[in-house]
Amino acid sequence: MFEPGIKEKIEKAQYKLTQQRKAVLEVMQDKQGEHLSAEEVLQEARKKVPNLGIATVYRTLERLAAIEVLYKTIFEEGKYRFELSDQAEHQHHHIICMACGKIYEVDEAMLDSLEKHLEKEGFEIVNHQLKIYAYCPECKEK
Amino acid sequence: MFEPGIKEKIEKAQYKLTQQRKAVLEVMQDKQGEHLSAEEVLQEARKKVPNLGIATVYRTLERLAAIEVLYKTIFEEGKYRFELSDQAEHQHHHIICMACGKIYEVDEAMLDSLEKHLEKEGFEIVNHQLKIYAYCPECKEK
DNA sequence: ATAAGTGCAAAGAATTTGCAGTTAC
DNA sequence: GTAACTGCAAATTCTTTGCACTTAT
Repeated sequence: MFEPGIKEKIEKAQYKLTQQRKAVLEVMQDKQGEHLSAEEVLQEARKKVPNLGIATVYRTLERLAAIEVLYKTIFEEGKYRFELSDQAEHQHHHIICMACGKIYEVDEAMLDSLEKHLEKEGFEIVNHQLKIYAYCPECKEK
Repeated sequence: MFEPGIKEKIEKAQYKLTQQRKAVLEVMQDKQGEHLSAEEVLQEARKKVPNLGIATVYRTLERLAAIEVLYKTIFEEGKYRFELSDQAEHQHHHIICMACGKIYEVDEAMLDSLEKHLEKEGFEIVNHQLKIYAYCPECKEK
């Protein structure tokens, strides 16, 4: 029913597997590879649980991201988006088409000669932005 | 008064150089290298124009970003931040400390052996995220 | 002179929270 | 049985907009 690892993470975290959470998880699995906003998840999940509330969706997504079942991120449009995180160590490199908004995943190994590679594949790179989450030298000491 | 290029960009765009815009620009120059939210700009700029309104700050930041005097971005905290963009071709690589939230700039040339370099400098990298803005092959054709 | 810009307050959009009722374990 | 979860509506936070007044050119 759920992909390997998911049920274990939920049990370990002692989350109750409610109808609502099942619906959200199923949506995230069905839409694997897509980056969904809370509103988009709500629309899909309501097909299974019609009177599902948006607050529940937000709470569920937040909780699932906390145990790394989902990955939460934000793009320049200004709202949070979620995707199923298939591997714990999944690094997130996104290519956002400036025309259609489609989001492509970039493989970690490609990072080095990335732009050349992508241009060979037909992308026209306009800009890129790297965000590194780390502890800075001062904070690391403490 | 203003850094080279700024006044030219404003004249070219035919923006009026009002007291409010001057104040915002001065703040951005004084805080060069920092990433300021609209609210933070307001607080600083009110030292010069006490009854400055937040709407004017938003409008000013938006307009200055449109002509690339400022660079607008968003971090995981979920609100927009602005910085003075010193070069047109400035690529933005940010290191965000997970403890103190301080934002460091990463030099473009460092991208390749980036992590090793940073770890040598004392950062502890937790995760990183690359966002590439581009036209995808399908959209490029049109 | 006049088109553009401003401040205020109201409206919008995304997200969070309080609370009484419901459900998984 | 009970602690956790839910839906609803109200509250928050960030940002945008309408409008009458003001200002830079």
